[in-house]
Amino acid sequence: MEQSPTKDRIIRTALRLFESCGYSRVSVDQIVKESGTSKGGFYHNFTSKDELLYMIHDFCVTHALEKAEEAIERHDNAKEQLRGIIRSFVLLFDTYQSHLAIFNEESLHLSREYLKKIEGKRDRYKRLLHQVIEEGVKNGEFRSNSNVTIVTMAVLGMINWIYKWYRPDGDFSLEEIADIYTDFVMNGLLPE
Amino acid sequence: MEQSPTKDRIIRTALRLFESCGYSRVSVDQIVKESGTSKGGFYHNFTSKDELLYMIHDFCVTHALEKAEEAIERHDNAKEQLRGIIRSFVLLFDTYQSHLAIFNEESLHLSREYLKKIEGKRDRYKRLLHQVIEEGVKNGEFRSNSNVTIVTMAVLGMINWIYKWYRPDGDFSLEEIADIYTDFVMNGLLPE
DNA sequence: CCGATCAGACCGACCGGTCGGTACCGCGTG
DNA sequence: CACGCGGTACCGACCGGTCGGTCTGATCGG
Repeated sequence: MEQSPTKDRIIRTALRLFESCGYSRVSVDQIVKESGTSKGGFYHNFTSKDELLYMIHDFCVTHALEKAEEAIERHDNAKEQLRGIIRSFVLLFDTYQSHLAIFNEESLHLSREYLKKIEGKRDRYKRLLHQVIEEGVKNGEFRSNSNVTIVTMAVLGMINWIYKWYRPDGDFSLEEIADIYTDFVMNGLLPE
Repeated sequence: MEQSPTKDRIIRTALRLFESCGYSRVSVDQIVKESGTSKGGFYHNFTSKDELLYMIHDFCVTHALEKAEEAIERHDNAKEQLRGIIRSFVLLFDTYQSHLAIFNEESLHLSREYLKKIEGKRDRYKRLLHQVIEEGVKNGEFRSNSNVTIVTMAVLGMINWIYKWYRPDGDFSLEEIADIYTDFVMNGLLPE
């Protein structure tokens, strides 16, 4: 991520503004003013406001993908792989909560070409999770009557949703949330 | 919902447009043109574009709340109450998928006063679900080491997320999804 | 004829993006 | 060292167009 300091400042400012007001409510003028640069400075570093949005999207989905692939490689059974994916995804909110909030709320504003790239990576992530769960069901690690497709979406949903309610200064750390989520996904609510 | 036909047409058109382009990318002119009315007609029925957005939000959260309260009243044990809440929430996507998509993506664009009303109802919904799970843990229907707060958010997340991927003409009906979700929430992935 | 409903021209604010210009830095040359 | 030169980073006035909202009337049922 070794970028010019101005570019970095613009991105950080934009993250904050987009997260609290929404992409389309924040003008380039506002980003420029609050990041201490100028229109010229902005368009020197980005070809358009859209490209800035794309870069924010790309940061976090790329990172998430890498972490998930790592988790799969590091373990050789579905249970541990799934635990690793959940854990790495949840921990992503430590550094990327703003990114993820924007990722989940502003994807409609990406232009077609940008959207295609992002969706490609998101689908790869989805497929990864699907494969792990599927493998677990096949080899008996997971219950055989689990519906892989829907459970995959359920897990994705419960984690993606975290950006809506997690606060770094709240009652639960991301480590704790990851543990509780894993336990919930594995065991459900009913007692033995 | 007994409204003037014009108002109804405007809302239906707006739902479609907001869902596919995002609130702030759709102009009043566009809504007006596609719903076959005029600026005058629009501003006769709504005080502002914001109010239209608020009404869309209010429709679905009010409905969801009613259904959840019904489910709780109809059953006397936490397990059935939870099943009822999940089921009624999932089935909401049948008539309110557009509403829910907008509800989840465009809440940042609500003005402060509208936002407060909506958040009040959303919090009530959250508290309802929390109470049911809490009760189940207390009376032994659910595992005692379930973390109620986080599990509540997990369940909310996995259901709210449905608007991102559910398609009425897809492989799964909402009834099936509700059943799979309930089973997943109750039993998790691991076999006995 | 009165109020409800709607038509559409119009307004002023705002917004993304452009463009001509400036400041500065490293480098080769005399 | 002085000087000029090319290139990079940045500045900010400005432009064309869009948007939410207003206003003056027209239409019509009762």
